[in-house]
Amino acid sequence: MFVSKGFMATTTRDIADAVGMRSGSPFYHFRSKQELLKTVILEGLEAGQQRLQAAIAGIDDPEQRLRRMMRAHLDHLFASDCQTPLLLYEVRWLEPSARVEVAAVADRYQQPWQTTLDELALLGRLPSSAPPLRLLLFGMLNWSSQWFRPDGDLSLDAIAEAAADLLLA
Amino acid sequence: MFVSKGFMATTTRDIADAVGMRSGSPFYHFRSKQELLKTVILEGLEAGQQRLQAAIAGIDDPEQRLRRMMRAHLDHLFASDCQTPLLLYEVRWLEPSARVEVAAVADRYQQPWQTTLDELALLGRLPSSAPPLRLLLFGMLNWSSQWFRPDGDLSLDAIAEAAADLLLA
DNA sequence: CCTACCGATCGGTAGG
DNA sequence: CCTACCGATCGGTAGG
Repeated sequence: MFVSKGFMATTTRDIADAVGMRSGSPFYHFRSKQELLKTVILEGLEAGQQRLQAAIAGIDDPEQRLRRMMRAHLDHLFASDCQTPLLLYEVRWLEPSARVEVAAVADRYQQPWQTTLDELALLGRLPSSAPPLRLLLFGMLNWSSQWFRPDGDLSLDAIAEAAADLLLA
Repeated sequence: MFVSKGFMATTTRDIADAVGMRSGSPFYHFRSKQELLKTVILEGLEAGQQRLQAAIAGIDDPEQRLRRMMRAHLDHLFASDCQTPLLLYEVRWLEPSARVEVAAVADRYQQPWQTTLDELALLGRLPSSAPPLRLLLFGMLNWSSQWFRPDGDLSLDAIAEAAADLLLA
């Protein structure tokens, strides 16, 4: 609901209804609406991290690995249960201390990406892995949340491939 | 205020205060809060369109033109008076009919981009201009709103150049 | 454009 | 986890 309607437009009553509770009961489980958001973002980042690790386990060739990471990232972006990258739009509603906490976990997610990009640059299969390359890459992938339609002409595979080809041209 | 705090978190009282009005007065000028959003988005798109046209007037070489368009787009993205691409995040709060109206103007903004990309592809300076190339390009540029800091190491010029180099490799 | 106000909603709490 | 409720806020309006 935070993804589809946005944090501000989702009421704690909406959430209570969705799980068959009364309006006051969410606050038995969570101290505040913000803590609910923080929890779901952190859970999603964790799931994304694991999905990423699973996708690249045992893949030695860095180009193959990058392509799999991109596909895994897009999968996670549109998975109905944990659309974390979309939730990151909502981090702004957290208080600063919670925002710092989320940022630390999000940073950790970025590390394997930078490692793989550096590897490719070292092998000469990428002109450079210096900033802002990684951020441009995430831009290509994450922006798809603004226009991708599951019933459209382009598949997630096609998007991942097009972005990878652009990078590795 | 819609950009920095978001539409939902900006109250009509905030807006009234900012221009020295009383709480009810914005509704003398605008029928509703939504209409205020629609107006400011459309004005910003118009300004962006003109900034883009001004940047490419008389530029025949398509690569030069694309590079200028990218720089102009980033400038517009972070111009303090009309951060339209950021406002496009808020389109979701408009009712469907207003959303359609905005989408039509936003589509018009995309046309010169596709034209220039097609031109480059025709000249063989781009492997292809087929979808989702244009959208990947906008992803690289627009996503910078999530991480760009004016006081950081990277300038808008550097970002535009890195993205252009990636595209035209 | 202001005053005065309404109806509704919302996050959160006390007490059980 | 429910009931009952509060304090505050908010978009919007009537009347001038």
